Amino acid sequence: MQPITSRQREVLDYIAGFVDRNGYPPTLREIAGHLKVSGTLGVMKHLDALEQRGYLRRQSGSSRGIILAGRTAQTASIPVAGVVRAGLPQPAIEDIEDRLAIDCSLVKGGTFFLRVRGDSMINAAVMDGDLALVRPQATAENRDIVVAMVDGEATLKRFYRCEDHIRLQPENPGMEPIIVRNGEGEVAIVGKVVGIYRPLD
Amino acid sequence: MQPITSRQREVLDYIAGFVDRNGYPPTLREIAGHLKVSGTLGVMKHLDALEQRGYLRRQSGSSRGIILAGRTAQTASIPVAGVVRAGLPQPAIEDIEDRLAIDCSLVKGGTFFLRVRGDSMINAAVMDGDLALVRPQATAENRDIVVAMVDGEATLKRFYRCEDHIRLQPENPGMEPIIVRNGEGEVAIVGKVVGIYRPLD
DNA sequence: GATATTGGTTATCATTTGAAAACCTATCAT
DNA sequence: ATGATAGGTTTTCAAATGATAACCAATATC
Repeated sequence: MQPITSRQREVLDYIAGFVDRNGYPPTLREIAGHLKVSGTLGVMKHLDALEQRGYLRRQSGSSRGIILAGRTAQTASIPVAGVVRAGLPQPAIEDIEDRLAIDCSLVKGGTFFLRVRGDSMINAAVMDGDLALVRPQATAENRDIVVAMVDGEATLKRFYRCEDHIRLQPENPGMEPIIVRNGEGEVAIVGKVVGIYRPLD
Repeated sequence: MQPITSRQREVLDYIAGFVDRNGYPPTLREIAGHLKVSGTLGVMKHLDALEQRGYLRRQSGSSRGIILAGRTAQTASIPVAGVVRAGLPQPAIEDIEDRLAIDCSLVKGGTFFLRVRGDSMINAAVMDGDLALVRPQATAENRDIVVAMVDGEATLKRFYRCEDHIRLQPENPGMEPIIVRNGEGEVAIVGKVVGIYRPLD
């Protein structure tokens, strides 16, 4: 990130704190009040400078339209999906059961929770009923745990790409892998599993 | 939480999504636009209803002054502890590795994360390196997974209280339970495990 | 010395926005 | 039938808010 002046840092820190305390960003005048300056032009200039250097984005014309870079919100509210339908380019999520807030360091893009059904990943310590944190993406690396669409249903499998086929391997000795040879059939990767959460209470 | 109508649910979901996308809440008119209604009074009534039922708070007179319950306030920043020391009445936590934000529906009191070491709970699908969400309490119910102090170290075990002894059962066939007869020795329960989180990225 | 850059003042203006009044229309339980 | 409740329209108003103009001053930088 490009360097900023101490005054600009002051503005940035105030905005970040304000968002934490209130859940929404301050107005120009609220910032001005904190800086103990009158008028909004000085504030505008600071915001312009911070925007140019990539520290925030502004929604012009909109009150409180300040978006801090790297923290759409410090915590994101993640939908918990019961069913995932593979629509392209973005998978549509149906049956949103609930929402959970989670740390943004774990979240990018349209991440969502998917409730795991079945025991196909039991050897990876993923149980029926767990919540899989899924980051949508159409491709995967070997050994990634992915959500893939098979027969219109979303399943969790470990992903392997070989020379002439793709293998979706369950982590359950009693279950057979799904093998799709190149050119035969299609594997729709919905996303990669980046976390597992299991409420026990 | 008190029940709300489907229309009110629609408003609440829209606000939650808006905050996620933009980092700040919508105005009354933005909500009205989404509901495809003209005028702001209908929206005001929904917000009033939602506020009365505790789903949000409003900052009157302030634009975008909507604070969702379960966000700013109800998202807690939880310490991730590397080591737990059994001090009474509250266990002290040393070596705070990090902090994670998590939904408050899962959090009460001084809840904290503890990094799991070892495979003692492998059959309960808890792996080495997982983060156990621990709610501090000195007692437990049968079959609860608890954090207990044994030889000055915190371990995860399943808790059983029988007539004349307490048994701390590992969920690992290769490990022996710890049995403490009434009057002989002491079992210090640090807390109950109310969730498991495993980052995979 | 010329000239950016940063940070500021005061004042003004057009919009955006929250709030409210007056009134309408279903639905549902008493 | 008769309210209560949820949900809505149109209109209006005052306050909050972003934007901009005209201008000032200190501090670098070339």
